[in-house]
Amino acid sequence: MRREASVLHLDLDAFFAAVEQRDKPSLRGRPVVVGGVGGRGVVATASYEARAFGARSAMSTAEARRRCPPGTAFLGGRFAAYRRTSDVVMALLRELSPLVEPASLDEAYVDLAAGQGHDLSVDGVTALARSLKERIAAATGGVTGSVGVGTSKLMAKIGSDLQKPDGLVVVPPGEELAVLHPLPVTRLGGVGPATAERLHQVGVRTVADLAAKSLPDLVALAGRAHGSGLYALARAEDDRAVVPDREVKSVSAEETFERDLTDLVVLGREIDAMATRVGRRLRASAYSGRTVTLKVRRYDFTTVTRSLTLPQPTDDARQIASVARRLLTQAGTEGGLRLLGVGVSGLSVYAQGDLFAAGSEPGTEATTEEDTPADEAAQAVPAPAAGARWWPGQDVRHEDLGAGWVWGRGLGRVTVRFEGPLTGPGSVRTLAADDPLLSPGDPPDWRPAGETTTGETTTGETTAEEVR
DNA sequence: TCTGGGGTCCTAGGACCC
DNA sequence: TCTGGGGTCCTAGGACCC
Repeated sequence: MRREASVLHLDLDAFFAAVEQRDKPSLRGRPVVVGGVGGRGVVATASYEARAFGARSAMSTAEARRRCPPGTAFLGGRFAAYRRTSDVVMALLRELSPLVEPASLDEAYVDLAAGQGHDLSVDGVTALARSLKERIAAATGGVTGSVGVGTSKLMAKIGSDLQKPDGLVVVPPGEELAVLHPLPVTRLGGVGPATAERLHQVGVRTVADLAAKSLPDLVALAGRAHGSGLYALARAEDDRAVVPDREVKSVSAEETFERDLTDLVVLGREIDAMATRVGRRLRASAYSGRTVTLKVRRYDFTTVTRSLTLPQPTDDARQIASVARRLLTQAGTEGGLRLLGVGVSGLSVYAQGDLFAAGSEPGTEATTEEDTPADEAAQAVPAPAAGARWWPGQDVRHEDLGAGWVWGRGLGRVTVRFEGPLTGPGSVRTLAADDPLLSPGDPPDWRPAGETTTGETTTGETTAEEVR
C-alpha cells in the first residue's frame, strides 16, 4: 500500500450501451441491450434504463427480452465504434501518466505517481479526477465514467464501484479498512460464484468476516495462491503495480452455433475458419506459438479441451487447422457440439522458418484477406451471426437516404432508422433487404466537423458530412 | 428460448531429467 | 535392493474477469 492515494481507476458507465445511445439519438433515455442477438446470445451490456427492468450482463438475451418492455433496443455489438471511443479515453489517461494499464475497452488503471507534478493530496486528486471526468465526457460526446482513487489498485477499483454511474470516490490514506470491511466479499476481485459459495458456507459474507479468518483456513478453502491473496486483500494489502504493456499469452477464436453441429465436414470447415482468424491475428501481432488447443462444448454444455504442443512455433492457419482437426477426432463429437474453439498459446515473438531464405514469408496462406479492425475483437463484443447480411444496430448507408442503422430485419425486409450522433432522432424506413442502394456503413463520427481530439488514430473513415 | 467470446491465472498429475 | 528430491514441460480442467 502506498502512502498517498495515487492509483486511479476509471470505469466507463454501461460503455457499449452508452456509445449506442450517443450514436443513435432515438435510443437516448430508453432501454438498450447490447449483446448476442441470436437464440443463444447473452447480454454484454445493458443501459441503466434496461437495468431498471432487471437486464444484466451475462444474462441470456432471451431472459432480457422477457424482462424488458416492448420497444427495448436489442443490438449486436459494434466493436469498431467502441474501440474508437475507447482510444480517445485512453489517450486522455496517458496525458496524466505514462503508466496506464487498460483492463479492457472500458476500464483502466493509472499510476498518478508516475505522472508529472500532480498534487497527490486528497483535494488534489479529487480535483484531478473531476477534471478528467469532464474531459472524457466532452471528448466522447457524453460518455460518462466512474472514477476511484486510492492507495492501491484494490482501493481505486473499490472506489470506482461505490457511486456508479458518473461517480467519483477518493479513499483517503488510512481509511482503507473503514471502506472495505463493511462490503460484501463478492466486491473483491477474484471472488466469483464458486469462492463466494464456499466462503458463505463458513459464515463469511463481508470483507470484515474474511479478515477474521486465518491464513491456513483461507488456503485450505481456496488454494495456496488464491487463499493468501484473499488474506492480503481483506487487510487492504495490495502492492500490485500498474503495468502498461501486458504481454499476450494466447490467441483464440471460438463460436457457439445456432444449432448443435454433428456433421464432420461442417465442423471441419468451422475449424478452418477459426484457424484462419487465429493465424491472421498472430501474424498481425508478430507472434507465433507452439501449443494448439481445441475447445469443444457438447450438447449438454460439458466442455473439454484437447491440446498438442509442436516442436516449433507456428502462425500458419493450415497447420493450426490440421492439428485442431486431429484434436477433434480425439475429443469426439457424439451427441452434437454447440461450440468449437481454436487457440494457440506458448507464444514467442515471430522468429520462424529459415532465417536465411530471403523472401520466404512464413504463414502466408492462400487466402489474402486483409486485417480488419473488427478482427482484433479480442473483447466482450458478440459477433453478429455469421452469414447474416443485416443485424440490429449495424451501421448502414443508403445512397439517397444517407447514414443510419438497422433496427430490425426479416421476411426479405430491413428496417433502418436514418440518424446519427449529430442529428436529432431520425425517421424509420423499411426497405427491401436486397436494396442495391443500401450497404454496410462505417461507425459515425460524434464530433462536429473540424473538431479533433488528441491521440486518436484517424483512419479516414466517416466524416461528419456523411452523417449529415 | 437457459447459459457469448476473448482472455488470465492456478492446480494437479505424469513424464522426464539430473 | 525398497526407494530422494527438485525442476521443467506438457496436458486438462476450473475459477475468474470484462
